[in-house]
Amino acid sequence: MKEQIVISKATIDRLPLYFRTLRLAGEEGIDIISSEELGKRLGITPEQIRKDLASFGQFGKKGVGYYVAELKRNVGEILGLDNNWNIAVIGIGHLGAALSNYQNFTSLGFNLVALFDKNPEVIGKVSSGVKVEDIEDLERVIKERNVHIGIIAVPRTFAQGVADKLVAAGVKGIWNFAPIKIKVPDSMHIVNEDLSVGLSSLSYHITRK
Amino acid sequence: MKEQIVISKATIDRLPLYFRTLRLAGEEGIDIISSEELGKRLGITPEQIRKDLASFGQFGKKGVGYYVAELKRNVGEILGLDNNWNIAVIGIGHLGAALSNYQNFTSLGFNLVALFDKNPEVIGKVSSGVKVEDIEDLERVIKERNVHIGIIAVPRTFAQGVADKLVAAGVKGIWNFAPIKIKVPDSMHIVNEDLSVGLSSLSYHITRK
DNA sequence: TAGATTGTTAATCGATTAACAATC
DNA sequence: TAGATTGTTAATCGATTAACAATC
Repeated sequence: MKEQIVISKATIDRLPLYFRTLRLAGEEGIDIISSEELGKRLGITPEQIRKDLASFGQFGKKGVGYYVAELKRNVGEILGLDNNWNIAVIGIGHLGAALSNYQNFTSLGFNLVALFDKNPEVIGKVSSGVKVEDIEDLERVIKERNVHIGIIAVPRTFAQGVADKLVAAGVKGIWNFAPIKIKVPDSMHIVNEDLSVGLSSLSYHITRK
Repeated sequence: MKEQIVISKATIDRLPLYFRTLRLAGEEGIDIISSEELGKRLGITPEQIRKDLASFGQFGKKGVGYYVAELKRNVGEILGLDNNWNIAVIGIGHLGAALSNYQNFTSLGFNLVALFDKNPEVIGKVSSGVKVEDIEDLERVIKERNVHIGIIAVPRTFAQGVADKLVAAGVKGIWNFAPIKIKVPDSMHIVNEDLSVGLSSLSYHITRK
């Protein structure tokens, strides 16, 4: 019986932080880094970092540390960033426009290939070098441009409808910014980014000071 | 010896979801809701919801359920949303502009009272009814307008400097969108909103399909 | 009363921390 | 070799799930 290794969500959510810190360290000219130093930069214990990394393989050298360039490449591959996923943003309001301009996505290897809106005044405009398409053409354009990830930035009431279209068009994953629980088939991956959670939890903590 | 009850971070992060769902249920005209129904709407088990709520008090009626309006008010108070915190956004680029326009914050009871940027072309412009101030005046304006929460939306390299100024000006909490670990005194509350984590973890999952 | 549903305790599950052998 | 640091196992801690008495 083959052992099924399940990686915890917490571990996966830390990998992007490791990736970014490794990139910064590389830019600083650092060749080798210890879990101690990585931990110091991230506010994470060295034990935690070693455990996280060890669940994917042996990337370090005992008594030495981790080779920055090599570990960065490995973590990038684990995250699948080398797949250069094609992404599309649906809903080019303030948030959608901000997301389509977000430099960090490009620097992580994601390609913005399509934008959609239903407002005629927005359709046809260019943002981040990509022309805004009519949301009516979503399915066709998504297929033509081989979009892997759809980013939902429409108002709450339209989010489920957009998600359904994205699923029908065959995207592999959805990143949802609308404050609503979206229903998708079990096979579809969806990440909910609920901005009001962070602000509310901050409110909770400062209330108790 | 007084028992010190610590509420888990996971519980606190679910409270805003309860709050929103209760508000929506109220708008639908629902007066009483069970943990079963709440759970169905949120994709959370009823047991989890009852446990979360019970850690703050007895809000329900056995055999009946929860009164929507009452529970919503209670959860809002727990989160401190009734404090009507004053918020300010620093860095009015695409993301900062989107955040200052985000309707959900207003509807949660937060007041946008100040915007800051260092670009002379942006200073003086009005966004969401608030004039953009010179970041040089940050400390003075923050104090004058009694800003409780500072939202950092500047590029990574400037984020620590802005955070230091916010701390000096006496804000109670910081909501940070810059992709960097910011150092603040232990007494300061900070929530890091790292947008690339969500997208990267989506990449991880679709890579393994 | 009978049925429904909460609040709470106990059991389980999962994640983090501690410790240390392996080894560069 | 001696010192440093990883990878891994064991111990602890914390969060979720299950079960059920209390009670509306």
